[in-house]
Amino acid sequence: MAMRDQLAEAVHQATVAVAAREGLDLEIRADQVHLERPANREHGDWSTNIAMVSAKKAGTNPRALATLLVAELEAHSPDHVTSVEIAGPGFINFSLDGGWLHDALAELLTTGEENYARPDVGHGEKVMVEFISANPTGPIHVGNGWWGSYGDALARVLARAGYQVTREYYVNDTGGQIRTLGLSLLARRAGEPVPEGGYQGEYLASLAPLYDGPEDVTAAGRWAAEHILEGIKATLESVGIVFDEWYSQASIEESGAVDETIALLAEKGLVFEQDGATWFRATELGDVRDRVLRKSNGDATYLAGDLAYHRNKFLIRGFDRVIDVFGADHHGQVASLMAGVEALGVAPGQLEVKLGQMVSLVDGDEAVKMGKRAGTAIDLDTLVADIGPDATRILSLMSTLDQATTFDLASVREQSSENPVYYVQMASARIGGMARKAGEKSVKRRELSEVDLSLLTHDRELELLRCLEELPEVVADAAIDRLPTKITTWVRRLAGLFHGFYHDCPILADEVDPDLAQARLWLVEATRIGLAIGLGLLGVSAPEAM
RNA sequence: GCCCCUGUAGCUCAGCGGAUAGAGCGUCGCCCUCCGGAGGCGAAAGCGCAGGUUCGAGUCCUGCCAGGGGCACCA
Repeated sequence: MAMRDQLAEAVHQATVAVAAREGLDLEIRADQVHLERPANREHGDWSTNIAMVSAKKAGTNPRALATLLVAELEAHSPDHVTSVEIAGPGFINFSLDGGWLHDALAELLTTGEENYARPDVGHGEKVMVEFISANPTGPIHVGNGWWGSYGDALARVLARAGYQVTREYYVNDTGGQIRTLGLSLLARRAGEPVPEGGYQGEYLASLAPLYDGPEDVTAAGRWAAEHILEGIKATLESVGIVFDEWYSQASIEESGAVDETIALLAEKGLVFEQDGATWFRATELGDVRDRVLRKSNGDATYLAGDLAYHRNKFLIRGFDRVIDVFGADHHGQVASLMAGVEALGVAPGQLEVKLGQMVSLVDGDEAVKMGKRAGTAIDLDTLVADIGPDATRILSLMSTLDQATTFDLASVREQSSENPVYYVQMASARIGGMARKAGEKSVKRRELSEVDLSLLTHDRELELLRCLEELPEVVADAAIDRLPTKITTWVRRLAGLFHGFYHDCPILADEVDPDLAQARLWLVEATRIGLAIGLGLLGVSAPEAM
């Protein structure tokens, strides 16, 4: 059992015993016991605030309650606990001997890369993460890459945390924009100027001569969209983003699902006709205005298709939960989507919408404007060619989705050695280098059962162990909070601790005690596993050499 | 005007309601007969403002100020 759980159980037992003996109101479940690792080592290895949060209800004061609990805990403390003390306003601090960390190390090593840090917080819940879903009217830009990294890493984290995950890209391959795309393509093919409001991008110019279909704007548009989508797919694969499904909007419309969805809303009295259009009474469900579902020209609106699509996700395909990742520029559609989905009978909360704030780039002193509207968006392809896929992924996962970020291309490119990705990958490469060196020296790891891990007592070793021991909880927190960024933070911390260990704790040097070297070799292996898991969740490679 | 996000070190960003707020870059000092110095050690430097909730607030709530994004029969 994990140390945290052992301590939580012990604290729980202590509250039960004290409550019974003193007649205090102290009802609390073991999984409600809050335990944390104090930042300051003088406060012990673990700490609980239970006396402070329970004192008022129990009709006593924190320190008095803590005193009772500590007496109980001293009599019945888990293995490795060396002292239980009251500190500050009523914290109960546990100090442990190093054995708990050696146990944790053995646990990690026997569990292995495949199975370590797989906290089951999802309980097999079927969740879809829909992300990117950029219109196939042009190459995807850096913002898409940023939000895409988020969606992909979130999917990886959720999968590791016990969710059954599907990654989906919704392809907007229908409607007016496809006709516009077709119009632009045909104009390009005929050597005519692209009409106003059309797509001016160079990618269409190179695509146009390849089109040998009819002079039909829809046919031409679909053809172009398909080709552009292939490019998008290739770009995404280059940064390790792969989808389970590419779901076609046209297929939704052609299936009649849009009409069915509108009919369903109509049954609930939420649809009306006005000015030749069909409207959704979204204001009934908290939206700021009513919304058009079918335009007066007969086309379904994006919203109508999106509602049919979400009905399909929840009610047809049976996802328990859907997480949509959009750019902040799509904020305006969230309220009506939420209203519509609720009207279709999906419980609020089953649909989560994550909005990625804008990403801006600077190149040295020069600002690089983003956004399709400005027409100066940087293609993701261009960025990846510039700084590489690993740097792209880790940079995009260093800040949270909510934070509008700016980053300097020049600092990543020209001073590439200063790039954070190298700091982390250097740790991985050093481990690889050490393995090669060990091979040269014919040093082999002995069986774990024959190695004395308790020889690991150096501060550098213990700090590294503490970090590795936290990974399962970090994965759980990242999944629950939908914050893959927490993995990035952890990986960087692990890399930093490894560099310190590497600096101060030689293994293959001549004067090192062979038994200690063996224990250290296993600690290195554990670090390798931790890095592999962490970087794997981020979609960043863990190179054995650089 | 309304809605969403953000304001933490000179810059770019982390930070589970906990006890002395972290990292990278930049600045200033150290450490290479040592398994990869793309490293390590140290220094200076910070929570926009004002209230509130709480035993405890960078974190939660309200207001203000500032920045970004959104308010279509476009997607």
